[in-house]
Amino acid sequence: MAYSPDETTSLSARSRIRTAIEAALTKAGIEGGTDMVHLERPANPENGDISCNVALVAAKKLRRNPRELAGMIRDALELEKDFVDGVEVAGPGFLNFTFSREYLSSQVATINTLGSSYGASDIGKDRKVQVEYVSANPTGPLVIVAARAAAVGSSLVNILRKTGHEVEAEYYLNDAGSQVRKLGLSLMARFRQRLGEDVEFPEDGYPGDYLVDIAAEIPEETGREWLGSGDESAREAFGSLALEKIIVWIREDLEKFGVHFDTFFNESTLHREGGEVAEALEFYKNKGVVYEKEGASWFRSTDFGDEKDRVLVRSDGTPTYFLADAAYHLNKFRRGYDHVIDIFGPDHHGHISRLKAASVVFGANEDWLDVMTVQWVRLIEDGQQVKMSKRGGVFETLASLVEDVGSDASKFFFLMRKTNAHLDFNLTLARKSTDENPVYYVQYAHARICSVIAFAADEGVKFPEDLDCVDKLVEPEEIGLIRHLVVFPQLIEGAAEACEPHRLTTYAQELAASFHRFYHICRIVSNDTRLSQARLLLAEATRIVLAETLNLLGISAPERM
RNA sequence: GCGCCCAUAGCUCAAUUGGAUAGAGCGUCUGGCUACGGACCAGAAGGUUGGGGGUUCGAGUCCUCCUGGGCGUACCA
Repeated sequence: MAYSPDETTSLSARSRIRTAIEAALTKAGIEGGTDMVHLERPANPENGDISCNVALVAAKKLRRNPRELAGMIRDALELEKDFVDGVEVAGPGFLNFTFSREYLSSQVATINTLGSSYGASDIGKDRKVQVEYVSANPTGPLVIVAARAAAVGSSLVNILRKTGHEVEAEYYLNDAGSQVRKLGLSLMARFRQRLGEDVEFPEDGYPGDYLVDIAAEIPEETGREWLGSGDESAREAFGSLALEKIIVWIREDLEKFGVHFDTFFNESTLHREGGEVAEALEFYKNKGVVYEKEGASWFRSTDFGDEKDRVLVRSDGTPTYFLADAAYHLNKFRRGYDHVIDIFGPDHHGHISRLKAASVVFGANEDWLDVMTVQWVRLIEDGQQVKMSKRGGVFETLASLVEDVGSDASKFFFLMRKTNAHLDFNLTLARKSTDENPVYYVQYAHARICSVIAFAADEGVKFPEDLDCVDKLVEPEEIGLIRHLVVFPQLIEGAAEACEPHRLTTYAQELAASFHRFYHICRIVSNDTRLSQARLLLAEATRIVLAETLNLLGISAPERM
């Protein structure tokens, strides 16, 4: 075998091809710079494993014939023979590289050697990144959009870690401000109703039943004591109790969903004496981006592309949500992240430009802060939209969804679509544990492999010490499957760079399909020991990649179903 | 009104950041198990990528206008 497993990931294959093309450009005297070189995987396998359009790009720049340039580059290329089978000039001037069968089969050995670290890279080396997501207001249980954000955010965190980033997952808890006030008033009303008093529920309060439940748990004596302590003090007491209870729910629900945060950041800490709220305001004033109008302090965010200026401090002296948020990002900035990714709900996309403006003022680069928006989810049951109304207190929660369809199916469905597009969540389909459900299709492939490996062991076929038997893998279904496996590292990099975890669900389905095809045509355990061992290694390599893909999505890879 | 997002097969979604013949699943139709999990596999039908212009070797992807939906447009969060 020409390649030892350690140095033959498909990434290094790509980088070697890249290097060779760059050298060939120089050798052939083609100018235009090496940043013209982009490698991609052709959609059609007939066009090889890796394709490069550099001749087309150069042709435009140099006003020359692309196919002619492609020919020149090909002639100047120096690549090891056993690595790629050949280089073809195709179509309008693509250079198509096809991996040799030896190279492909050697990758099966590589994957077996690397195990779950296959696909890992260091493109995020020395990059400290924060991902802030969910961050739903603690005024009630987490709802469906928050569940989607949780699925997306946690998967993104996994992917970034896989690519070598140092990542911190954070939840911003808005435990201060007017909503907590409303929450306190709402709970207070519920408690008084429980005592039989005929009180009107606050018009802008939180009407959900959960506050009735919390009110029911308050010892009557305690509650009466609070009510007797004066309006303001009572509101605070009820408010902080509600907050405390709800935050516990939120944390429990997220845990049950299998979503973990490194940090829960309390907004209230920003408002403390000497906190970032006061500091940020001072900072902005010194920068000259604040002005006074009608008794309030305004941030000149229009200078930074926002559509209008924003209030920082109201005329009654209280800071706005925006000032707190700006202060929060000042805090993040000081923590030294190279990159901060905020995942916002659909109702917050208006904040993006002003928050970016706020960040730039305290010295962040334009691209320091990235804001992704997670769009709405519609729940569809039997073809009908499930009606939800937070205001009316009727809504599907993350907890009830997990209870209903399970966290694996929920996450998979949330991660099937691009995050900034609306999503129709088919509850009826997600509930099914049949072949119609894509989650089961993928998990089934994993379970099937585990079962075959166990069967093989019973039949006396074990994993070989010497991995050279992989050169027995020559059937089209075998090669097709390997081609899918080899793409994995590049897929992960792409998903990390584009912040698009949904690419993995598509991949998982394709890989599972490719395995099932192979399994159907190629008998794994047979009389031919070496062939059996080779196919066992291929099955195991597939299992490794499937398990890792599911793992990055936050979904379990069951050995039995 | 203005700003941002979305529109792709009957339905739900992809499409490698501008690439080659736009792909999967579900649904519909046809076929396939005496051996490793049939929760599977093979095949068929299904498209003017919402519409019109433009940019170039090349557009679902970029620019522009239009249509239809969502969100935002607070001294709420």
